[in-house]
Amino acid sequence: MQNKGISQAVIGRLPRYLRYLGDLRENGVERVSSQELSALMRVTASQIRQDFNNFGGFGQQGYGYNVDYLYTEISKILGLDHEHSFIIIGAGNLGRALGNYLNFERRGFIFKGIFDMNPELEGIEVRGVKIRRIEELEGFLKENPVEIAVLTIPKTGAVGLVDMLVSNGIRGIWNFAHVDLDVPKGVQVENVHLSDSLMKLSYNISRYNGSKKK
Amino acid sequence: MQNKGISQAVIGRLPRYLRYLGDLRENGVERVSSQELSALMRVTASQIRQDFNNFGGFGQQGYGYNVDYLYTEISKILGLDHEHSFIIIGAGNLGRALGNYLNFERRGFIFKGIFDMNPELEGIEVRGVKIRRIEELEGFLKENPVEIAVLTIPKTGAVGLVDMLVSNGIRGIWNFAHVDLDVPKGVQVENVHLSDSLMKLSYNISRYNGSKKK
DNA sequence: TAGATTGTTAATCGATTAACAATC
DNA sequence: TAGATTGTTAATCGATTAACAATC
Repeated sequence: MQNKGISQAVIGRLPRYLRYLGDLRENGVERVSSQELSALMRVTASQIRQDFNNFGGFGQQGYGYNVDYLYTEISKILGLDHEHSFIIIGAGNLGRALGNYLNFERRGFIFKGIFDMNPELEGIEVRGVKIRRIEELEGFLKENPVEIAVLTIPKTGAVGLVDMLVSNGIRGIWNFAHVDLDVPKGVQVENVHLSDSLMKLSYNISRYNGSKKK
Repeated sequence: MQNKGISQAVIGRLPRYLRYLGDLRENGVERVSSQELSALMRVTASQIRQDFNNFGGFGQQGYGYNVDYLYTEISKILGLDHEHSFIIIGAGNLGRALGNYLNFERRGFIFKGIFDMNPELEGIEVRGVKIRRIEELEGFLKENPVEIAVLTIPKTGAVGLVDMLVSNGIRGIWNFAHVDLDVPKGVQVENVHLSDSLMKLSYNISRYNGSKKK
């Protein structure tokens, strides 16, 4: 599997393919053609074949794709064939909600710790993991290598933490703080800007209620 | 303000412009050129001018853009100049986290109700709003018109609710359920698929740790 | 006026779709 | 073998960037 220069547009579609393939697999479907998947997912069959071919041929002429095999291969591409440790920084509502979300564990994302500035939260358990004080974070990372940091703190705090996280081995930041983070090359940031998403929804509603134009 | 056929790529960038303009405004900056904004935001000045010009000229030759005016105009485009009511369906960790998030209110998104299947949650307050049973939802909507439904329930429940929501006046769905929703034309869906986002991060980390290719 | 910077057209780049030869 | 469907090249479409005339 070589993956030089695959565009993020393609990568962004892989989780959705995985979801549909997982459903098919659960329903006992063994093979699927790009045509069938196209009808199901409402994307062109051409795009499906192009997307898969970025990673080498997963199908077979005259047959289509083996669901189970394709599912496994896409999982591997997405790095879901091995575990990823993560910590959550910010034990507010959102941080605790993410800590409690069991499906991440099912995908191999292992919840290692949760930290907060507020000393009153110390010791409260989130899915079996005790909230620690933010002061302990750096020491914790030195003792326990962690791959991913989930930032669910206000933006002011987030920016100041990045350098420390990176120099203590964090490879990826799942950023819920409403700010653009500056990280060195080789460290990945995936942003989830909820308010941006809500604004897009607001735009689309307003546009439709107003001028009715598509 | 006419907005026929603006691409979602452009719309997706507007909230980020708004954020930077808000910061500039707070710092007392009165005018900004596309060149300055370009350096700040790390997008091309050309893109900035093209984006803004989709909605008519906001700037002035030789001067640039008035920060305050531009901020206001983009707010209007995004529909942030009027209020939007919303309810949350699913009072689990994520639903309650979103209910508690104060910044939405600041943007004009008004929290009207929160519903859950679990009768044990009934009456618990989330930011002053009592959790209601899902059975009350339809009646509630008939009494209280609501624009946006936030779906923070498992996917099985989500699909079955959509028709009822739409026929009771819901105009937009902010969908956190991990499923693609089918809605009639004129109803907007904005998906937040957290696990998809996490998989993208996983891909980018794995790619980098592995073959090192950019 | 001269300088600055937009608005806008033209050029480029990348992503999507169509077409079809290869092959199971 | 004949039929089906991929892998892949070519065509199209859309989005981004560059260039520059218009104008404040």
